[in-house]
Amino acid sequence: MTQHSVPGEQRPANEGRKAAARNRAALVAAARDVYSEYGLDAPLSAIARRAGVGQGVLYRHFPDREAVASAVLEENVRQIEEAAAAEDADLPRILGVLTWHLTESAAFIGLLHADEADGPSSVPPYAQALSERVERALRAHLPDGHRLAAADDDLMIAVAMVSGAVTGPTREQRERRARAAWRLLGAEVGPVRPFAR
Amino acid sequence: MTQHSVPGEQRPANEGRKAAARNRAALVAAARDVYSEYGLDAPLSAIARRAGVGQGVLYRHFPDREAVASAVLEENVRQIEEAAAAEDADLPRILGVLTWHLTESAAFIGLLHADEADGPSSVPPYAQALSERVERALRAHLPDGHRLAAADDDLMIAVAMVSGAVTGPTREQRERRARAAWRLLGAEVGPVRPFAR
Amino acid sequence: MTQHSVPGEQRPANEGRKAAARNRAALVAAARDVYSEYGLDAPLSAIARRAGVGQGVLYRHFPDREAVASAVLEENVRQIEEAAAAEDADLPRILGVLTWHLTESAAFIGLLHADEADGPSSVPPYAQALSERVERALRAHLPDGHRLAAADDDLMIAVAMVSGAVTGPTREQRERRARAAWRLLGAEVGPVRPFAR
Amino acid sequence: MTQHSVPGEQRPANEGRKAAARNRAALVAAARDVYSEYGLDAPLSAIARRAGVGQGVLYRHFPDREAVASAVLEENVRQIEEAAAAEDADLPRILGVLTWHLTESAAFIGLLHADEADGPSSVPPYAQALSERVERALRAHLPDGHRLAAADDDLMIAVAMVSGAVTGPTREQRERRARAAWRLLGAEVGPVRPFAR
DNA sequence: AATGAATGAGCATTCATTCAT
DNA sequence: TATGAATGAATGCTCATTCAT
Repeated sequence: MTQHSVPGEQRPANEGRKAAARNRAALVAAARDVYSEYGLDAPLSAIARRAGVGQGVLYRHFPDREAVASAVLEENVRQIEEAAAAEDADLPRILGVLTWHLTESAAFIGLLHADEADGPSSVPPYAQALSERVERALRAHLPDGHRLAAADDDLMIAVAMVSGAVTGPTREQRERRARAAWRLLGAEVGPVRPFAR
Repeated sequence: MTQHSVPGEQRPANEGRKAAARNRAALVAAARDVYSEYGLDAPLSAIARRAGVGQGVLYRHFPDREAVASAVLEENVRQIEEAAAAEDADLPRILGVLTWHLTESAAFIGLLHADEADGPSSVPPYAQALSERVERALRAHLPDGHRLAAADDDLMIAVAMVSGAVTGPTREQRERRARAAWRLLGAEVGPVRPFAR
Repeated sequence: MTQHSVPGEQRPANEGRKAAARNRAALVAAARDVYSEYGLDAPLSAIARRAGVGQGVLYRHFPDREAVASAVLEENVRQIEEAAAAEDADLPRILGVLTWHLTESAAFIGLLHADEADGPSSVPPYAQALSERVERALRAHLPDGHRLAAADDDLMIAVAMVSGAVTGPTREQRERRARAAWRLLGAEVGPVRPFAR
Repeated sequence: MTQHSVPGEQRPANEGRKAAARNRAALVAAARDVYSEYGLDAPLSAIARRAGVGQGVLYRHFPDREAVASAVLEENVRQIEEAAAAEDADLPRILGVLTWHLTESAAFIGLLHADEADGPSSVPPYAQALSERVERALRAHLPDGHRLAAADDDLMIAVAMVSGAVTGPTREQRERRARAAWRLLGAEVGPVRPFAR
């Protein structure tokens, strides 16, 4: 039994290959939105719909569910790396950017305690890699005697801890709780905001 | 065509009142197992199957998915309350029990950052109530000058933070990370174990 | 994102567990029909629809596509075995029954050159098993000096050959071609008809 | 927002008339490969990819799935015709070439019992035509008293029969079975190989 | 009170076909 | 003329929930 498409039917415009890059971006943006509304388990179809594209487009750009999440997180992680690479970078400033993304992006929170709730399905590899990039960015600016430099794991455990504290319906509340968390850890946090070069 | 009952058919005995309580307990135990194997999204049918009962029984006892999770958590929370009510209760000991449940039960972790990952679907009411019971149990033993007594929220934010740190495939690793988290918070933790009266 | 069903909606009658056996039979019958209309690749959903049941029912009774085909073929093969077990069984009579099923059931034809068209995906195991049952039934009545007893494979190669010849839009034509095929093989065929007890 | 062509973009050269023929040939070759790997239901996109061309090119050359198969078969049939037209042509030699194609090409096997498995969707017209060309080629060399000359249909029924017997994962096994089939039909077969002028 | 079959909506995924570039 | 992205229907499969027995 084959697939058909009724030839007479109207078919929405094919915007040609220029749309490709636009669509990819739209998908990532849509995914970000949808994730923050429905969580990381959101249906892929919802993402495609929100992006205003067919489902096939999503699959063309991202082979699987992880690739979508990965693309979304990639942007967050990159900002943190950029913050770390900035002229005036110091740990508080970078933590500010990190915290911004924690308060902003459900997906990014998920990255840090990477879906441990979903069964002992050891963290997916893409999350591992992204997480390591975050760690490198932070560690490069971690002063030697810093509280979070005591044990090897401490830094990323602290980040996970803060991400655990970031709950609540509004961004404001999430930021407040994140700040409280860093305070409890004795770490200074700069302004909580996205990194703009 | 008249439908008469086929005499040969096996029909499981109706074991009456007693069975009801036994079944409920079996379901809760099964849910705990299944949650820790498959995460909180495990199919309800898997829980019923593991409990050795029909799906209808699950629905008789629990109106919905949340009620099942809630029942599982209820037991965890009760142990913490019991630990707090014990003769020799003090904060470290209670934190030890709390931490035990954090390392043991995926559902319980979920309780604290109550599915925040699943969208800002403001914490479900049952989680709210359970969370407050945990808070009361801890606060009753929180010395006045304690680090975590500074701001009102600090106590439960700290708990959320620790729960955020509890990741990893083995219970041992989860416990190690939980201990590291409490250490970073400057809080003393007693032996990590379930409460046995 | 969860599954819902709008509670107010009408829901078709649940006919209870008596329907189970009826449904299984309906599915097998529907599968037989659908296979002969659309071939072995027919959508499972078409089979469920034709049987008048939900798709879930199909999956309850048959774990996968092969199980459905296997169930359909099972009946054909059983008839052949019964024909072989009959009082007055002899090779021509059994070949008659075999031929009946070849002319009747697209699925059964598929069994013999088991989807070889679908890539060198060596015959699925269920087909193997069923095919062997056919072989045993025939061989039990194969006289020693018979043309098809020369080499070991000859018998089943002959069956495959006949199945290759069975083409055409009407059963009559298929039967005519099958008879011609057996004639070319020098094998005698009894009346072409289903086996009735 | 005006859309101008991005200068940096690579744009595959339009190679004009010559490329067209080359592409068509590449597509047919690719289709042959892909068919033998995945069967006749292989995705058209796989064929285009294997041929190293865009999907549009495939559609330019072949209006539909059948046209592709038909083109592949066309080559097989032509070889048989050429074998029949050869100086030293005789039935065994031609059957050898025919058998070669039967053992080599899933598509070609499909031709003879032309997708009968896919429902009594009476053989597609293109298959009909190709099949008749095969018949003519054979019949031209069928001696008058030959076994397969008895009834009008016998010749092509025999071919269908052999094609039914051609199963198995390796070409060697398929050839062995084909030879056994011809032997059972009492027909002599020459060397099984492609026709090279 | 328990069983477990049935329902059917929902989501993932594939692929034929069109069409802007 | 070629490319390859986009479309979206079709299909497989899963599971929450209901309900006859």
